[in-house]
Parts: sequence; C-alpha cells; structure tokens
Amino acid sequence: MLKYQHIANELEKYIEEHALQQGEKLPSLDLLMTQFEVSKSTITKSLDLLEKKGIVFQVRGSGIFVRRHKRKGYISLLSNQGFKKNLEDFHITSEVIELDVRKPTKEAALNLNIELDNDVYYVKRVRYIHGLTLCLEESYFNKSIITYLNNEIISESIFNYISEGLGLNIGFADTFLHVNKLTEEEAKYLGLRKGDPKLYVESIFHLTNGQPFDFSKGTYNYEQSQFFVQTNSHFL
Amino acid sequence: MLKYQHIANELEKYIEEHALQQGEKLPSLDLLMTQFEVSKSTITKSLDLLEKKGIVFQVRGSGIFVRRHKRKGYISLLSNQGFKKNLEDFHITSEVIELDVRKPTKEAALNLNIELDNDVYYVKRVRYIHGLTLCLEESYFNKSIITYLNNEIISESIFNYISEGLGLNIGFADTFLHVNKLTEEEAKYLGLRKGDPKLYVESIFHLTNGQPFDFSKGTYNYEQSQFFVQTNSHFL
DNA sequence: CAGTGGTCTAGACCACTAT
DNA sequence: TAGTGGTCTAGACCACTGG
Repeated sequence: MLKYQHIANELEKYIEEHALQQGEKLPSLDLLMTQFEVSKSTITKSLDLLEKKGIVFQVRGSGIFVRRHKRKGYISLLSNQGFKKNLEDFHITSEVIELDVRKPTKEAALNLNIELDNDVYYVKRVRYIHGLTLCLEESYFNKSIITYLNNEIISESIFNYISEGLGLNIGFADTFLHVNKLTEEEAKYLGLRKGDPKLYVESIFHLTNGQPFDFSKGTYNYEQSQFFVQTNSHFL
Repeated sequence: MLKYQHIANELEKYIEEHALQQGEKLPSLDLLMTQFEVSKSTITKSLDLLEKKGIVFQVRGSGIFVRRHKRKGYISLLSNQGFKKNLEDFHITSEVIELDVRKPTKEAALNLNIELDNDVYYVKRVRYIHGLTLCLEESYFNKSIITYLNNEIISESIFNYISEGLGLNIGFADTFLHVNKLTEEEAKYLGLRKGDPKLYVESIFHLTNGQPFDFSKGTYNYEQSQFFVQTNSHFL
C-alpha cells in the first residue's frame, strides 16, 4: 500500500474511533511527519486526499480540522459505487427482476460508446433499504468489458466483483438527476401511486482509462430519498 | 497568482478554445514542464486540480485526457456558489421578496452554529432561469460575518460580494437533497400545482476557517431541475 | 523497452493566524 | 513573532501502457 494512502486510512480510522466532531483539531504537519517518519509532501498528500473526501479541512496558519456534518440517514451522492459503500451502514438488499444478454437500446449504446450490435448485460433490480423500496434500477454493462455476470453476483455488490473478481480499475462516473412524476409501472414496483414524485438518476461509470462500462437508470422512492453532497473550495 | 493555478487556468482555457472532446489527449508531463518552465510537481499539482474539477483524467503509462460529458442544460450540483458560476451560461435572474435583519429560527441557528438571539440577514427570493421559475429560496446569513446586505447585492451575486466586497474566503459547503410534494404556497410562487413534485435543497456554506455563514433552503421547479454530479476515483 | 504518469524525499522559502 | 500550513524545486525511483 502506498504511504500516503496508508496514512490517510490511519487518520480516518483515528477520527472515527475517537468520534471527533466538526472543528476538532488534528496534530500539526510537523508532528505527523515525525510520527509517520515521512516527508512533508507525503503528509500533505494524505491530507489533500482526506480533504477531497470531505473528511478534513486545512487552515493555513492555524491547523487541520475535522469536517463532519451532523445529519444521519443521508446517502452520499458521491461515495457511490452504485451506492454500495455507504450502503453497508444502510442494510441494502436487492431483488433481481431480469438478467440477460441483449443488444443495447440506442440510448444505452450512446452512453456506453458502443455500436448497436454489440452485446450488453441487462440487469433490472428493485433495491430495498431497511426492507423499504429504495429504487427501481436498470443497468447496461458493456459485455466486452464485463464479460460475465450471474444472479449471485448482481444480488451482491456488482462493483466489488468488477474490481476484485475481474481485476478492473473503476475510474470515475457522471451522474444526471431529474425530478418527475412516477409512471404506473414504476409506482407498482415502488409501492407508490402514479403521479407521485420521483427522483430519476442516470449514471455512466468509466474505467480509469476512460472507457464507459456501465450505464444505469434508477427511479428512487421519494420517501426514502435523502441525499447529500459535500462541495470543496475549488468549486466555490 | 500561484503557478499551478495559472497553469490549470491556461490548460482549461486551451481545452475550451479548442473545443476538445472527451478522450482527447493533452501534451505529456515532460512537454508541459518545459513549456511552462516549472518543475514536475507543479505540473502534477495543476493536473490534480483539473482532475478534482472533473476536467481531465490521467492514465498512468498512457497520458492525460479530457473529461467532458455530452449533455447540455444540466446544472452542476458542485460548481455552485448558490449556483452562480455556471449560471452565467444559464441567464439566471432573481426577484427579491423579502430582505431584513431578524433573529434566526431554531433550525437556522443550529445550522449556522449561533445563538437564538444573534442577528441574521434573512433573504427570500424567486430565481428564474431563461425567464422560467427555477426555485424559491430562503437564506439566513450570520450577520456577525456578513455585516451588510442590500437589495442591489442580493439581486446580483451574493457570493461574489462576499469574496470581493467583504474580502472573505469561502471554503466548503454541505448540501442535503430531498424529493417531495409542493405545498400550496410553494406551488403559487413556482407557477405549479399543490402536490406536484419538488426538489428540496438545503445548503450550509462555510468560510475556509470552517465557520458557517449561510444556511439556505431552496425549493426547485421540477420541470427545470436537471442536475449533474461528477464523481472521482477515490469515491468509487 | 521506450514513453508516460505516480510516489517520495529534503529542503528553501512564502503566507497566514494567533497571541 | 512563533507556529503552522502552502508552494515550489530537482531529482531518484517506481508502475503501468502500448507498440
């Protein structure tokens, strides 16, 4: 493991275990340098990583502080992997409705950057949070990248299988959000009524080399839809 | 201006002016080093910044590539500053409904981390996008930080005034999203009907030193609500 | 195996904060 | 003005990609 990643993990663990709250101060750069026996740049890199993740903020001339909001029960729009990572805190389960190999729709082909006669894995699932319907999701996986899927895999964490099982490196994702009214079919799956509000989410996931491998469309139950996003300074 | 910021700006401008598309390659690190006459770390820092912003992605052993999605008309949930920055592309206007100094609600006091008897500026606005109602927004500004506001300022960009006019450094924000049904009052302001879907957004903005200065609650017109978020590798 | 990006170091110097 | 974080350099060495 890389030094700066290791240090970042240690610091994150430290914050977690000591239940540090927003605004609490971490040791100074100098101290961390000597404690971890690395150069200043390496510590800086660790802290930049934690800052990107929204876990700390650094104030020149003052110190390094914990960043942590107070609200519980919100799902991060960023720490995502089809949301699995923080779903461990959330008891998420899935019911698979369809799984097969087929040709992509025009829309899927466009978003996956493939031809209409290439194969994709098509997955349709209902996902539950604490036993309540969270969303109805359709996914298209580029079969020339994701070469094999089965029922067991997609009931668990697909993204974990992609990294560990297939040895692929997941890079980045683009996510598009709309608010709209439920259709009759969607309402049925979610246990709501036609015309009720929905959050509609499309995501395109890419490997580190930029190739899109997953195009997903999800319709979220508005009653369970509490999301949050952390924004950093360079955006403001 | 810092070197790495300057270089990042130049590269961003270059990508913009040459209308480079997703996947197009930028010059190698070595080339950039010699062109800009800086050390490798400085170039790396520039590129890391652009990567954070979702403008490029780097592939070890291969090169530096432009990252850019294809969809138009989406508002970034991150490049926000109350959304002003990318609103320049969007012709946003505001109508001020209320502006006064008052005591905060419990909710506002909690989120701004102040006492109930401290003063806040209260601002209520309807915001329009291309002349259509985008959202109804209520904001609470900590008056001990934002010492003065008037109608002219809040019709323009509040955040610009805070940085330029007041010389304050805006640091980071936490944003919480819900989907729900419009109340009668909200529907009236947005020109929709009671019970229609809404996106409800709460944001807490902080200075670089971690002090919250603005708590805002916005109700978005679902017909104009198209948002996107870019996720980077360290989250996946 | 050549080219390209990533990690890490040691150290100089700068900019801001708190007291 | 002491303490603390931020920028920048020059260079060594590592890890991955692609022909």
